[in-house]
Amino acid sequence: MSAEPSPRRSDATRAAILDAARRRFAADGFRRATIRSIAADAGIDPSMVMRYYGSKDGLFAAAVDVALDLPDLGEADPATVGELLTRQFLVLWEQPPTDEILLTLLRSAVADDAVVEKIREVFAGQVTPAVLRFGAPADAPRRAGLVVAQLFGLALTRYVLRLPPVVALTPAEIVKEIAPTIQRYLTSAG
Amino acid sequence: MSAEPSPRRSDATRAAILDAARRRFAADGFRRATIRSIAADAGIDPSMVMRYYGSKDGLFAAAVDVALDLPDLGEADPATVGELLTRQFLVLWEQPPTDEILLTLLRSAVADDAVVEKIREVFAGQVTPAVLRFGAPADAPRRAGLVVAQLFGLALTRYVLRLPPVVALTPAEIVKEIAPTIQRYLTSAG
DNA sequence: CGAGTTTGCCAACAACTGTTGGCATCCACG
DNA sequence: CGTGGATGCCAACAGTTGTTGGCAAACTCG
Repeated sequence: MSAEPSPRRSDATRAAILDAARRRFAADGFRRATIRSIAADAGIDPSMVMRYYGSKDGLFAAAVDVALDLPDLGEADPATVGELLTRQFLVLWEQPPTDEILLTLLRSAVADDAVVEKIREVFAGQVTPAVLRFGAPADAPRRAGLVVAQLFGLALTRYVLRLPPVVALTPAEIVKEIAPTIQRYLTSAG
Repeated sequence: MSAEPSPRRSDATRAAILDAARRRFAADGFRRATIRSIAADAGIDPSMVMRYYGSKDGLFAAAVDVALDLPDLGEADPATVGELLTRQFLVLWEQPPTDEILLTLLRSAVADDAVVEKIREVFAGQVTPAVLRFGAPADAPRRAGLVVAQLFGLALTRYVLRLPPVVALTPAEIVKEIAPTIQRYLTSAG
């Protein structure tokens, strides 16, 4: 994608800023994560953040701009797609680099309408189409909504609120309990 | 509860502040809702907020301080308790005054550790005990966690993110789809 | 070696935040 | 009537925020 093969001398600084920004945004959310704290974590001056990313909004966009492509469910076995989806959801939320990015998006969503809009776009553009073929097409948005409600609730209670019993669940337990629910929502009739 | 029958002349102002605060906190979250904006909505000076509520934290505590008593499930029919719980959850989230308060708590939770702690307290103090008698007592926290994950996910997608398909669901549809899930979580074995 | 660009830091600005003190005004009560 | 407290507004403070401009050092390339 990059048509410019010129490695700048400041690439290390750029990367350090982006790395610190992802951590701070994930830990504190958009508003509490200050440019000064991010710069301090990266070990550079706050003005460098402005020079390389233009503004705090630009930095946030860069920190969140990754290919959040959901797994392709196109060839999945309709009988076990609920389990597959649950497992891959856990992987996304518990492995770098998507774990911090997803946490950032969810934490920032409640305070920033722009982030809410981004989540709606991912929902309409990726989730609903992926659900399309497991039931009546006209019913896909409703089924996708139910699936997302269950999975986002898991993410909210496990990774944001950190309710102890939900944190204590092992991935295997989560799959055992929640995958059947996802399976039912995915294939339920209207 | 009030042992002081002395109606102050400023009661109307106090109520106006509290009302505006609940709306602002629900709409903007704790940090974006400023004392100045709340005072402007209430049509008074910002310093009045400080005089009557001490600080922004005091105002928030007052705005959120209502009897958030969950419905007593003690005498519910174990076979239909999932439906009962789902219905009452919808009532709490869609009727004044608890609707704005719950939205405030959820929106503020992701940015304020103190609010997260309050949610954990309600969870441990009210939700887990209510779930206790529908299965093995030692297993109650796990079942309560699963129930809350599903219900909070519904609240998050419907009232915060406002995903169109989830917003479009009628209460009857929600009960039909989600109550069986709640019922299963409530009574599932470890 | 030497001119020009890049990289980085320092200091400062303007806006906004929660918060405070002082000073009018109004009401209740003697 | 008139005194004292309650009520309200104005102005200001101190801290933090995102953001900007200028200047020194380092590097690149002729």
